[in-house]
Amino acid sequence: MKSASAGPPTLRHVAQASQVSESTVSKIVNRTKRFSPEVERRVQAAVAELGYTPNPHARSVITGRSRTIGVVVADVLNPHFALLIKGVGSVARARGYTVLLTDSDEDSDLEAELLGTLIPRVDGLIVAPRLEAQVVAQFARLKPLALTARPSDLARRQALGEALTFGVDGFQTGQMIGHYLAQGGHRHVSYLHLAQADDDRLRGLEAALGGQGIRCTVHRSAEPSIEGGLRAATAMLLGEDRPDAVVTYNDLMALGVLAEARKFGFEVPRDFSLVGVDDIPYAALTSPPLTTVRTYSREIGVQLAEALLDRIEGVDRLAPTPPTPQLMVRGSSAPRQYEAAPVGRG
Amino acid sequence: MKSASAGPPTLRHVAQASQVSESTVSKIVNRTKRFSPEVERRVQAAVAELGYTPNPHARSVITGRSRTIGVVVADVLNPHFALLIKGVGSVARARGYTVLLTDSDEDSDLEAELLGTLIPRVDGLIVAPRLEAQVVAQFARLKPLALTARPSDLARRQALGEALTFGVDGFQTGQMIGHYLAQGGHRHVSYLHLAQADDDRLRGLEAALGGQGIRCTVHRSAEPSIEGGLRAATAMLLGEDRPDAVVTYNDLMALGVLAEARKFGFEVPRDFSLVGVDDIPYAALTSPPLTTVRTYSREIGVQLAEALLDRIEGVDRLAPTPPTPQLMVRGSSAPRQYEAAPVGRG
DNA sequence: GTGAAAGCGCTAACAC
DNA sequence: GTGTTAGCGCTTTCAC
Repeated sequence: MKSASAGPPTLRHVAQASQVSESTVSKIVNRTKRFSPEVERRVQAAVAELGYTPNPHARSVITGRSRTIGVVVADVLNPHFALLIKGVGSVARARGYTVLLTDSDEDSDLEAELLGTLIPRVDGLIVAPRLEAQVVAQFARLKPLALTARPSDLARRQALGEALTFGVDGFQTGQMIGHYLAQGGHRHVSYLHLAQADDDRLRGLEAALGGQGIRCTVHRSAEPSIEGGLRAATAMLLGEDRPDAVVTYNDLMALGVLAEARKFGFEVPRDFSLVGVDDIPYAALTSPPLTTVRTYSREIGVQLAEALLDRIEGVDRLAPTPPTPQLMVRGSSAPRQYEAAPVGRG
Repeated sequence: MKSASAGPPTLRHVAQASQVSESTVSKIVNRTKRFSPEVERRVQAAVAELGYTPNPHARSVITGRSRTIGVVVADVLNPHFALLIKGVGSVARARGYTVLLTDSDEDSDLEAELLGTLIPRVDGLIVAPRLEAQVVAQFARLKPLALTARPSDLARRQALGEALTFGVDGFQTGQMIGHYLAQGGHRHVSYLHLAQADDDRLRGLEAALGGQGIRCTVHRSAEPSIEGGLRAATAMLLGEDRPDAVVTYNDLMALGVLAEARKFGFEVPRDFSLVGVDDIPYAALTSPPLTTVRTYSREIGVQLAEALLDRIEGVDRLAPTPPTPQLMVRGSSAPRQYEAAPVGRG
């Protein structure tokens, strides 16, 4: 029974209750040293009795570590990030860490602000950055950072300095989509790009299409969301020279395009093929179900967290191989048949 | 320029660099006292020069507060919770707090564990609880708690002890759906209930249907997710005596039911009306778009956070009125016309 | 205005 | 095995 003292019980209270020194209690609580059964019993009893919990802040002041990692994503509402968070969380919990999560709302300035407030509180950070590489690199000098980006381009990777980077290859992702569309006889692809994002996907797509002489029109949006897709759809679909394939930076945008296209009276994939990226859970449930590239969001989160915690704890493990993106062909895309005579189906 | 000392700069370093005492620096940094312009300038300069950031842990040890609030949700992947988180985050940031977020994966034991680890680190907690009221009440005695639940039932509300509770009224939500379906001439409603959840919605639904002599069959699932809906669909739709309306605990489950129903060859709303709860962003994008009840997830997050921070800071503000749930009638539901003669439309 | 001194709750050397 | 001592980085009386 705790007497009418202010605040929660401290080490001192446990020490007094069990008639030992504070350091003894500390060592028992932290299992950092063994004591006689008698003493251990008494201390454990007092801990239970008082409901003692160590003050993690006090501990951090001394050790300089907080057993906390920060996560900064652009939008928790995006299932890609939500899955990443879940991956990070499961690893963190298993290894005894707490997660400090923040949502930058797709705003770079806010992202920088959040990084600033998180850094003094955490042992390391996992970031899906919208900030430029140089700025991120500055933060990477203060605390270990693990980034989801995986720039194919060496210069940019070096700009990130000491930060770990890990993620599905963007160039490869774009390339897969390009090859697939080329093979399907498409002649004009519109890509809905995320304004502040890496150009990896775009370059991969263009590389694959360019060789085949297929046109690629690029549209930009600042919002990698359903709304972004909705808003961009008009420009993409209602201009003259309509594309026969639309590729979007991510699935959310694709869902937006799909909804808006339906409103305009288009039918997918009859009027154009639609391809997203991420394979969020909703992608398989639309009608038609969305063709997309699986980016293994959860796995990326797991591997980022493992790598970050390894670095924090000084464990020298081999860097894991990132998953290979996988094209999920579904109903929203179909081959074009421009010169085929109108012979029924197939 | 910081010399080759270990770790980040501390108050002491700033004090030395600016030739004043530590306490002076502390007071200037915290704006807790004013000094001569000359001294203030010197200190500010040193702070900038060294890149000093206060150590929040050290501060917490003394003040007993961390300017951090914890959030525990069952599943970040559920847009309802993601929106709630966003609401909480925006308020927290505006008021100078950091958010410690965790995902209990719909697991009560894990939820309890997470609460235990968060409590010593935060000034208060926002919880969307799956745990029983009594257990939650225990935690509420340690730190201020704000809960999303809003049990209509007084006994349960009292069981929650000192915790703030705030959310859209479950009974009312169920009732609205019941009235709507009754009015549409439905005769047999199946409700897909979340096993460990409050019965408020169910009771509201039954209250509205019972009066009209409409049958209500209850199915239970432990997963308030797309998968939960997929899995429950078979039992709900393939038994004899098929319902002419399906209501689900939330929209995710409804999406699952919709997808599975399509696979079975059902057509919605021709074969049955489908109604969800939450109005997640995807609800309006399915085909047919989902009829649902808007629960104002983001607003709830905002108001919970405001209320919690008010309590933490001892501000005595009036408790806000929770939003009224709103029925969003869309294409997935339609009136039944059992005895009407086959006279075209309308 | 400014500073000295004490101490928050805890860990880490080092005695014994 | 157990205790003593010092001190992490900071805030907070209370003097001057």
